[in-house]
Amino acid sequence: MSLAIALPLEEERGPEADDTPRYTIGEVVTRTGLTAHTLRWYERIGLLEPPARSHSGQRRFSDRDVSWLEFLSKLRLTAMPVADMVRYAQLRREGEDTSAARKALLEEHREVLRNRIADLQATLLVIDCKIDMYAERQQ
Amino acid sequence: MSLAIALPLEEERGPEADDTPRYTIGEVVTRTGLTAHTLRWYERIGLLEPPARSHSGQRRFSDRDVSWLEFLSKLRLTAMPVADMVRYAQLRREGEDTSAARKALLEEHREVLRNRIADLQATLLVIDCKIDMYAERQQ
DNA sequence: TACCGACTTGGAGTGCACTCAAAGCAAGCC
DNA sequence: GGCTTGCTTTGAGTGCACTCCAAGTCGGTA
Repeated sequence: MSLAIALPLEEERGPEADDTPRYTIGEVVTRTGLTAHTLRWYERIGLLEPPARSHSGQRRFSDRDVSWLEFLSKLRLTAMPVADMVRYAQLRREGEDTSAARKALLEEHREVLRNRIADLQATLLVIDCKIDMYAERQQ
Repeated sequence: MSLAIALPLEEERGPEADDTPRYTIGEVVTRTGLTAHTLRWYERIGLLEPPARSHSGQRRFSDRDVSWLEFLSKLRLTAMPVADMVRYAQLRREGEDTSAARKALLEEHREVLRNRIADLQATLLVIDCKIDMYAERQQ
């Protein structure tokens, strides 16, 4: 609300945090690899704050929106459930007070991720071994 | 059909390849972590050869069945599509001639897996970085 | 002025991988 | 015999994450 709160938020966002409405949905599609459908759907479920609109009602996304979407895409790549991402987005909207909760959420996901990497690597070994078996049998 | 074909198959299967019908569906549930529903469904879609039956018509799975299911579970853990696993299972049923195709299928999946591990590790770095950011801000 | 392509909406549809319901059978135990 | 537990079947239902549809508006170019 006050400048005292607004300032740290500004810092948090970093250099990519420009709020100027710039990009059409089509440009964001190109930049993020998400579809226009998915962008609207993300907005509807609260994963994305409703972006600015042009005078004719078309969405105009900012750099801040785009970098948030890029972060979301990375999380999706790790199969984080959309519901968890919504939770994170909600906390983010609620401001500075929730940063401990957000940190906890990320730490939890980091654990999940580390375990999954370990699982994948273990399975990779099994597959390597099967492939070797087939290779030996061939000659 | 002939012994000349049966022998290499026997070798391929290794020590875990006992075909004796042993385990009820409940026991296989405990051993594999899959549900009974899922086991029946796997059978229906051709992922699992129809197992032996008791005199009263109940399924009796062999060690061979169980180790195949354990392998399938590992593949599922890596999010291999069920359709691909069905393809692999089909090739396996068709016998020795398909081992090159099976090898190719596994090699393809290995590539997918390697890429995914790399993606996850990259995202892990991003998350680490975010967590550090929250940590610094807290004190 | 005509046209094209990009954009808008809400609600319905899709594909995947299960997951469950309902109704019934069989075995083991008191 | 009665009860419980575990199994059987087919077909329908679920949850997730999109994905598409229809019908319309808007901006820019020829």
